[in-house]
Amino acid sequence: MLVKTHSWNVSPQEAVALQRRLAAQVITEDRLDQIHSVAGVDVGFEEQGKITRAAVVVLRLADLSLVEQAVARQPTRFPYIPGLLSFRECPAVLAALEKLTVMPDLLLCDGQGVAHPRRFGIACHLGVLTDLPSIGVAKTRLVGQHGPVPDERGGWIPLVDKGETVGAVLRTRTGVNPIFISVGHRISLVTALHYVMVCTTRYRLPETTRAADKLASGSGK
DNA sequence: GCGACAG
DNA sequence: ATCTTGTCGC
Repeated sequence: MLVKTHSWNVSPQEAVALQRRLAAQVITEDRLDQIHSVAGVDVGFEEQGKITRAAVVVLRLADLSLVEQAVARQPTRFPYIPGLLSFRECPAVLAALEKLTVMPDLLLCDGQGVAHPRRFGIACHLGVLTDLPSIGVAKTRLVGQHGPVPDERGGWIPLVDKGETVGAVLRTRTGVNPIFISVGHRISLVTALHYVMVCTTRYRLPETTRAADKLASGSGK
């Protein structure tokens, strides 16, 4: 699939300025068609972090069966800085997405969407550059506060930062730590929660994320 | 100045 | 994220 891009050869200061500019393009309401396929994206590292390995898996929403998958490896060229994760991981992820022969209808990204200091986490960045609806699925919090999360599967509570609801803390499995969901692009929070639940069957994380994680860290191709 | 801090 | 063995619990 074709994706837009911009220079990644930027300093942390320039990256912040770029986020502020691109954040204006994020759409936080539903602008999506019928969803038939969902892509999971994740990144792993090799050789002590020297190499970034991005993986993308496309699953059929109806039964979560595999449609296509792709991997891209590149030298790592940006450090991990909280708030600037996308500048470290996006280049490899975009390379993996370009290898796909089918365009997924929705993107589930490993990390935050608008639950970010400048409301532009990696899910927003990937959503804007691909122009695909996207959702941020994170295992831990970056910003925001929240009250107690309901114990039952499917229960959730708003994640609030500076007086603004930026996401939700969702219990995907009873008795298991919740995950942090936020809008990436072209989707509302409630719709995002719906699709995350549809993709989550018997584990804490969505099958899309789990499949992408295996591809990103495993030794396969 | 101190503490927090996606992956 | 990654480096790493066994261990606790359902």
